[in-house]
Amino acid sequence: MDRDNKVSITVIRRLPKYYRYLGDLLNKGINRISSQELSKMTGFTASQIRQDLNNFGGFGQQGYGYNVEELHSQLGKILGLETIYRAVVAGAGNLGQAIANYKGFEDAGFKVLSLFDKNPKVIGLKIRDIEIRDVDTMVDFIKENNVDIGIVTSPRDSAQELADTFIKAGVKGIWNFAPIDLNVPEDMIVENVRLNESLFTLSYFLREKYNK
Amino acid sequence: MDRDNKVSITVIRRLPKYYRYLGDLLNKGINRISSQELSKMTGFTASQIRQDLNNFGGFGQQGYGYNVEELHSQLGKILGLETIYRAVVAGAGNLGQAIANYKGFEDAGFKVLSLFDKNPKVIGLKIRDIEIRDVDTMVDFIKENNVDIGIVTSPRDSAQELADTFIKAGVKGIWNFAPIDLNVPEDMIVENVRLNESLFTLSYFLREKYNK
DNA sequence: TAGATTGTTAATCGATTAACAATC
DNA sequence: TAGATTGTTAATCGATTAACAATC
Repeated sequence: MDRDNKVSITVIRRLPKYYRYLGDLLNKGINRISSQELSKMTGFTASQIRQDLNNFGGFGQQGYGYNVEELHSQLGKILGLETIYRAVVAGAGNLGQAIANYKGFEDAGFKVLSLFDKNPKVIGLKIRDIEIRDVDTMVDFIKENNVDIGIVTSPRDSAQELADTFIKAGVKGIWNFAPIDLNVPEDMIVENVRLNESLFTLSYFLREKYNK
Repeated sequence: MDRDNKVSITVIRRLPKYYRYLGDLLNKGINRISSQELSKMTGFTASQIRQDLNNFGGFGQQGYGYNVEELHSQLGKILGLETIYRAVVAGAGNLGQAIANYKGFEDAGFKVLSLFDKNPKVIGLKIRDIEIRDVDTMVDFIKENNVDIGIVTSPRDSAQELADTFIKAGVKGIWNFAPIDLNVPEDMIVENVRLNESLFTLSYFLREKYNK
């Protein structure tokens, strides 16, 4: 079990998939699942699933399997989905606006309080009911509103500067969409979304298959 | 070397990062780099970098290192960035529009020809100069325009149906943003962007650090 | 040539899979 | 109880790192 030993990142990144499939089962009214059945659904081996879950505790029952509702709820806790995190978006371009509207936020317990931009043309506009504010007011806003998360959707050139601002203002983590490795203090939590790398990977496999 | 043996996906996913840093060096006018220097920049070990590159050929020179321009260009070829791929976006919501406007496309050699939606309110509108068309016309459009790539930015519920349509129309690959495991023929190339899983992972580390 | 750095083999490490005793 | 399936240890596999001969 060893609840306190670091769980490997490869395990962590499988948890959301378990959580998603358990949610589906819950919606279907299924309340019991075995590692073998989960294996068929997720494509991971039953052995790996049992290993993964046992990093966090023994959620199953010999001879029975796992209770869907229980396991779903436990994974939700482990993933921190019960806590509400307060976020702001730096960069109110297309991506920033899409992110601000992103429905998946609620499921993960995130709440976008504001967008920030330096372009006077968009400052003052609202995305749904989220206001776009002047980036110069961002530090104060973050401090006054206890913002936990900064989201970087700016172009590459301004990403580091925005991250610095976030850090100065005291955020706990950064969700970064800019194609750059942000320079941050060691203990800062950064999660990157690498759209360009994903696209390059797609391109690699296309070339491999079709343009030998 | 073994240019024909399958290169592991973990290696492939590091290539874009090499490519990016080499591009930076190129812009700075630096024309020589050692695996050790690349290691400092990327955070991968020098040994790993040499191993990775040698999956595709011996690009370096003993005692010298790598020629930046040469290596950059070789990686570009390996990643298929020289080929122009024609893409369409299914789902003209915020994310679809953001994707259609995404500058990174050009770098990866992708061109978005059209967006498709079923909502009559958006059909006919243009994002920059890319028209939003009725999703019912998508198959014909793909066939007539030799579209290579379908991009799924729809909500989860319609994602599988759109993927099926893409496949029927004959695309070579799918870039999927919907939080679902698409059911596709074995040889179909699918690259997923899992925004929700990324967010869950961020949430996990926040909880781990702050809400023990 | 001497120094530097690759390409590549060998050693290590970590992650996945297999196996099975424990137990519901 | 008998059957099923977990939790967990052991075996295997693959990926990373170390080492060094080759060579520019």
